[in-house]
Amino acid sequence: MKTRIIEHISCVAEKCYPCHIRQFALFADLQRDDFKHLNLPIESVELLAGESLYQETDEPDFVYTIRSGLVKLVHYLPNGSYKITRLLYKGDLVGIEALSDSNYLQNAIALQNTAICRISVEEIKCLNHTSPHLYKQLAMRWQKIQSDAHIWLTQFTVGSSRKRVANLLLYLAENSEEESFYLPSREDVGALLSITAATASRIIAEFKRHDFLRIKGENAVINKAKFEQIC
Amino acid sequence: MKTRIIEHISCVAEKCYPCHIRQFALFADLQRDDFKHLNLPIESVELLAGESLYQETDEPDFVYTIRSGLVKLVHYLPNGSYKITRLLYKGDLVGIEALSDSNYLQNAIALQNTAICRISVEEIKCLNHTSPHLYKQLAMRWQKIQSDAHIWLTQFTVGSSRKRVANLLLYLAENSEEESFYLPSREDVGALLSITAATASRIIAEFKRHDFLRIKGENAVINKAKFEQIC
DNA sequence: CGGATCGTTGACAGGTATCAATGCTGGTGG
DNA sequence: CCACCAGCATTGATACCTGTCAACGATCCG
Repeated sequence: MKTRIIEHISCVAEKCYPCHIRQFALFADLQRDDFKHLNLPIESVELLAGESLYQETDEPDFVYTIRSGLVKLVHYLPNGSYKITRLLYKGDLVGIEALSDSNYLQNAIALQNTAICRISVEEIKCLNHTSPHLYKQLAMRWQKIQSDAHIWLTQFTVGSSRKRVANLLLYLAENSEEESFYLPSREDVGALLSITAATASRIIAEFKRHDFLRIKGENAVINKAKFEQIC
Repeated sequence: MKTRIIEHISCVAEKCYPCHIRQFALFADLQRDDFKHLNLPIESVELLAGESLYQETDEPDFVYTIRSGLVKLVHYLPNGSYKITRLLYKGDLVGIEALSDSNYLQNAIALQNTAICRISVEEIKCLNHTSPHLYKQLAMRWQKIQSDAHIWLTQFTVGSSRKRVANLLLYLAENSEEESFYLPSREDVGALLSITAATASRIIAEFKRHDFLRIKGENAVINKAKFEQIC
């Protein structure tokens, strides 16, 4: 992990409390006073596209809140290929299993340049003792994981490759704040949907030819109506 | 939901505290005193194989702890087929999303005759205020859901049908307390693995012919070594 | 015994993986 | 500035796998 610590947010009350994404983040419900209980610094990390945030084998000492960017959770398979089991967006909490004394279940890798806050697991555990406000947010995070898993299992593993790709594109479009969204590499699309990169490429190319989809560099725009029809 | 209330466990301290599966269950960490805070009755429910515990559309007012038996979580697809997104065993908590004010994500259906404790969501929320012991158990449940989802996505959606069936049989064997385990119908195997019942049947029949697998009624025994080799 | 339900199996068509060749693009160094 | 290269996307040919549809068999139950 080439973690570059950009900034030590040691005076947390000053940095976290007014943070513009705090409303989406783990500390959303904390009051100003709660921040006084924070002892360990929260550290700001920036990853370039392709860089790893943590690996399965790392000590599970931190959880991470995404401030901006996009992260994939990757599981490597015995045959050398890999499966992407989740995508994490702004406000999402990465590595939450570390709070249950579990090892990380997957490898976390940035898909785009990504800004992240690194929070010590010890710190969260302490906060949980002194302040009840965290529990609600944590429960919401767990709930989100369950509901994401539900989407993955019901949208991305069922039906023909064509339908799965269509479902994925709709998901990506709906999770983007802008009209256009980041379109993963064909290999990553394959790893998301349990199909091969060649099949993913064929299907996406077909969508382009039909003009259901327009690609500019790494970004894409879709005709949502057409895709809802396909699904 | 043909819920037959077998027994109202209103004197909870008498029934839950000495329960032989409490160590696996939601109230594992509660002390004798904590039970005094319980107001609403906990109700015992028994389902026959095939009966529904709840549907997606039911009001999410209860969570359920499985005392014995086996439950599937089912998501119905637009084309009339369905997908099984989790299996729940003794000690598992069903419908946990109700605690986050979410609707039930799936339909819960008994695969075998199943004994269940029905617990009011209101009750849990009250307990969470008065006693801190529940949080740890709840966090463990959420963690289990995440780890189950991880298994589903990495073992049951990847690779050839043959490998997926092998992975599923190993999973079923490892989650059984006995040598033999409940083998779902071919249609359910298909719904677990996103394959058709015909394909599931072919593969299971082949395993039988090779004597990797022996079936007696609804139960099966496998040669684990052979299956680990296949996976 | 008859009927319903589920499992098994065959034939075939269609979808997807595999392997490989070609095209495209962005970055690097001369 | 351009040529080259590396990495990725696209596409074709082919074989294999899986879905589909249907027939038949086994089992259970009334």
